[in-house]
Amino acid sequence: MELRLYDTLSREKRTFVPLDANNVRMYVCGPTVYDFAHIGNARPVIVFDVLFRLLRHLYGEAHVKYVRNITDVDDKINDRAARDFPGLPLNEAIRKVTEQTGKQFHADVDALGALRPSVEPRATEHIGEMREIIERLVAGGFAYVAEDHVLFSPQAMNAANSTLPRYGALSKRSLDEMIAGARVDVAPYKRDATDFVLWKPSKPGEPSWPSPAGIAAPGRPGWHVECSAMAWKHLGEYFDIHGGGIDLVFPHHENEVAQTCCAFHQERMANYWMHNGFLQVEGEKMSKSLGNFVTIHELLADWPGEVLRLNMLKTHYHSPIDWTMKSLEESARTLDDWYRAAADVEPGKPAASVLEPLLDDLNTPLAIAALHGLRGSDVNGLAASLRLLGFLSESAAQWEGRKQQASGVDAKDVERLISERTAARARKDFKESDRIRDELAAMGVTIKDSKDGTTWEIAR
RNA sequence: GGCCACGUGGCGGAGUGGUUACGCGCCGGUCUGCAAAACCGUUUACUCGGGUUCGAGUCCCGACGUGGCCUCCA
Repeated sequence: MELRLYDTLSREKRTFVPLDANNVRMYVCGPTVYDFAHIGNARPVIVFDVLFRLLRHLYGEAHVKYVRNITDVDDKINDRAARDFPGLPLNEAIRKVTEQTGKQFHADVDALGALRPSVEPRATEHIGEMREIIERLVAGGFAYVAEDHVLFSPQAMNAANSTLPRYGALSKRSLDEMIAGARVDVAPYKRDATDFVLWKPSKPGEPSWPSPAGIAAPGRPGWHVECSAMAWKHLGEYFDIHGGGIDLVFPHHENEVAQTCCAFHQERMANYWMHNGFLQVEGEKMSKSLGNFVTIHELLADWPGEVLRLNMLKTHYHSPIDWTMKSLEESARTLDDWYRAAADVEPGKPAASVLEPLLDDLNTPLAIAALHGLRGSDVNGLAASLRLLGFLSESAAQWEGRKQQASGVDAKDVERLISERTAARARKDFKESDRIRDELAAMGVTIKDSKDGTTWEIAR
């Protein structure tokens, strides 16, 4: 069985061959910790968690290294800190914001059934690596100092006439197009409009570190170099898979490639570039101004994390997804059924019918179709396959109990009403038994009569 | 304006040249005092217009629609 992955750089599905099968390496861009993560942020977390699990299944748990960074130095964090903790010194306020938000992020993604990555590096703990990359780039003639900034020059990279990749290869843009399409005013200290920042001076009170490249004033890193540095530290100069949202292809990933390849004289940074598609909410772009900004935290108040997870995986990771209530309800019903059927059975082996679509560029919708097939034929295989995909973390009773708890229904009341109804039915007082059934329905309780008696559950 | 994706039945959503996707819903059946739940069965599609081909949802061209990105940062 071989794994095939779609690679954004070559624009084709290719057989995955690890550089070292004993150490399969994947990097995914993680959150900037300044606010609650929204449901769009959950998509890469879930998609690459499935890939992580699949790689562990194929190569062994000890042989896969997954790195997802936490960006904890950023203007948005500074703004947030100043707003939320106006009485505190900025650096202290920033620490509060990043600690609080990072903690919340972990709570959210744990609930989504995502395994913790092997390493979760923080940008602020890798300033030394960033400085080193910047020094190398300046020494190599790929970057220059201007007004206490360090800027990377894509023009210099493309003029280097070596084995380096062409700047723009990943996002399929030429430098000419970028210049023509630029809508933003170009800072005066840039030599070319396409140059981007590696290091910039900090404003008074902002987080700052000693600057590289002989700059006297303290400064802080640009965003792109953070990921190059963290990937380098934990995965090396060249590794297997780099993932993230499709919005990151340009400029973020294009710039990462440029920095890493020029700093280490590599032809490539990662062998496979994977990007998940965007997410809309109820047919509209998610934005704070439209008022449809949905956080993972809010959704988790109404739905188990696994429902969000299933709902996300119903669509192929590369396609756009429209996040709707209706779809969530459907996902919840499906999981209810799977929990009843498979949560308490002895897991067998993950079914080939599920693995094969996953191996074909993570075709989770087709894998889910196969799960429906197993539901009727092989519940042990269903149980194992669902676990492989990160489901069934609870027992059937816990799953049902969670619904009861959320509904606020007292099981004792329900049991009492059911026995009253059973008595009414026994004396053929159907008017009374139907009244009780209606009363239970109004409480959100569904009655299930069978030859062995009456059971009940919370309706979705 | 430039570059790049996507457009399948009531809904979600696979499928890249010739066979049933699958799930939800609807409808029908079994069961039931009647229902519900459960189980069984049925139904509907490929944005539009050209082209290639014996044959296209699947390849090519164009149009329309939706979305992403366009460099100090999601």
